[in-house]
Amino acid sequence: MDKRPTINDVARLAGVSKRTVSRVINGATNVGAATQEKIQKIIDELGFSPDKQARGLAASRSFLLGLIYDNPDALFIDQVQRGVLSVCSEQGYELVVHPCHYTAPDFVENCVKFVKRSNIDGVAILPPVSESKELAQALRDNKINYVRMASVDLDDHTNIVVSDDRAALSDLARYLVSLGHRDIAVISGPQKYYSSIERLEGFRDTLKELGITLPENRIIEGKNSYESGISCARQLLIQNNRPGVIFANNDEMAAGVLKVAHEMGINVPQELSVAGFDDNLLAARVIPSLTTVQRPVTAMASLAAKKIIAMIENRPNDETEDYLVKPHLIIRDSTRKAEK
Amino acid sequence: MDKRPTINDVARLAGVSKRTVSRVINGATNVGAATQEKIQKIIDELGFSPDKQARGLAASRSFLLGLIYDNPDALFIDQVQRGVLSVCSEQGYELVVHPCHYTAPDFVENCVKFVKRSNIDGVAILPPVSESKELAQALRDNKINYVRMASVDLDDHTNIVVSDDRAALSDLARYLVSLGHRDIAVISGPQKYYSSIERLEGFRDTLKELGITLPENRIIEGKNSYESGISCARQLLIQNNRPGVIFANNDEMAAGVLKVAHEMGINVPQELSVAGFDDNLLAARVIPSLTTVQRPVTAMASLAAKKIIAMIENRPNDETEDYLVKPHLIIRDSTRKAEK
DNA sequence: TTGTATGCGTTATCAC
DNA sequence: GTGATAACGCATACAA
Repeated sequence: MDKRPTINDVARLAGVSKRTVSRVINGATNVGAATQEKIQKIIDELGFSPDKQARGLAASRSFLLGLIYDNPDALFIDQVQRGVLSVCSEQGYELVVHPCHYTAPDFVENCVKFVKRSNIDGVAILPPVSESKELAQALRDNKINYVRMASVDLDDHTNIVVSDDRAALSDLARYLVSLGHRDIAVISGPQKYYSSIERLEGFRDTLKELGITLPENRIIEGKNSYESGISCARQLLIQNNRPGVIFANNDEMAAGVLKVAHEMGINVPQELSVAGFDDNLLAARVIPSLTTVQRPVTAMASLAAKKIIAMIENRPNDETEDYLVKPHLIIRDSTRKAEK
Repeated sequence: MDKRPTINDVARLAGVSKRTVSRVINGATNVGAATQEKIQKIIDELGFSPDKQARGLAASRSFLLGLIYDNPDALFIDQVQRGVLSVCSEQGYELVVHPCHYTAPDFVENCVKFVKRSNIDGVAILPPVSESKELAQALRDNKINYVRMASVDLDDHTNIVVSDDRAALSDLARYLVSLGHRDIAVISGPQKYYSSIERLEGFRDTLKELGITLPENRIIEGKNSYESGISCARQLLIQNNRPGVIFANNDEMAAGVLKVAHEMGINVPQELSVAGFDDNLLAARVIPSLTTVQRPVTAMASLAAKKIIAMIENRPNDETEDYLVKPHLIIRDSTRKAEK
């Protein structure tokens, strides 16, 4: 690498002390307008930018943000990364990624070490890892700035961005009922996740409001994987009086439902409506394309980034009040009016 | 953050100078075995690890690796990230991501700045950005360590990992012909990409070896997107004598072909075989599941990481000779013996 | 409004 | 084989 200009070069050329240059760099208020301008000009000419390492060493900051996740949905991860970067890069931060294993025994320690070894200034945590109470506690204990992205309001609002899955599922329920459907089944997500519970309850409660009860045998707990979607769908569709609609907790499982329906010669959506969640890459591509729910991922991610940076620079929590985003229904070809 | 132990703490407790501790940390050879052991013990007890910022400032290194990409395939990106991390994290490096816009006028400068502003030690570049001659040149000019991941051997072998798409496509061609197919069509990728050219040529040349020529009207240039796959498929399938096989340059476009075939009532694979490339998330999920080509992404990524780290630590290029990986054919349900 | 001096935690240059 | 000591580039008490 070529030698970059340092703050000393700027100071020398400007005929001031580096302390003053430092003030300009950090947007100080108490610098004479003339001096200010002179220094800025030289900074521009030299193309000077402060060295992050040195800066960090002196101010004990790294200008690094971390992203912690253990999520099978690559599309979601990618969108979040871009969303976070869109705000953090223009603020001078970089993004360091850290996939982890939620189930590993040392996962909490692993994440804390990740932050410490690089002096990461703050982390964003994706679901489902974001649901870990232990991780959040460990981060607090270590005074590490963090923001969780989740489906439930399980932390202080400065530390979380919540996707209102419950409301979205309520919308979906209303939509399906409006199509005339009464016999509805669900392939839920693992009930150890809050997100799965939220979605199931949002769906079930709204149905109940509309006078429809979801019998227990119409609810099967899946594992959010394609394979799991397949086996759950088999259980639901092998019955004599099969349901008219299946809602699956995510698009992966919904794709599994489509697969099974195809195998069994059940026509979707004529004979069976199917809905998913995520608006995965799959959703628009499968045949028939999936009715699903889309989270405003980019909005969530940039909001999370803003919150983290606000914490780091402990600014007045301006927009920090903002924490709730609402997913919206996307209607495609896999749902249709009930027959008869 | 809590105060972490420093090298001074270790030195004091061990009753040696920090210079000696530094030697131990960096695996120096010229330290007495007893001293060595004593210091190591204290390091372990304290849970000491050297501060990356300070270390970087002194040694002008950051222990940061960069990942540069502009790729619509999130799954590929995710796999690469995990592959790179699997080797770099255990060597004490972190991964900083940098999505960019290949087509933006300042994209080269943008990438160089990215590296410089954080003193990134080296970067891995994903396709198709990796094909940029200008970027590679700029990195060399700035003495930045880099490794490209590509489908063509377009750089020194220390600076590239090549996926032998040509060979893989040759395999695919042989396979299709072995099924009895003679009337074959291609939706190629944009011919401005080497990867697209390699795949098309690998496919076409092998067909020619087998005595089959691919007429020009059986080749349509797509844009690698789902929508583009749809419009190209329409052009190919609307003809009276439609082909028996369509190979699409990637799975996205192949999914588009499936969509069109479905719309037109053409049965896949009974009436039309379809093959893609990537082994995308889609490939196994669509109906029928896609015959495709899988790149050994994790292997490519970790090899790339090893090469970069070797360059950074300018070690003898042990495994640096290694640069070629071969994708392999995955046969699923979208291809079948030709009817006649 | 501006400058001086010191420290951040590590590596590197010498000398011993 | 080991140890003072000076960088590295910047931020920040503390003065002026």
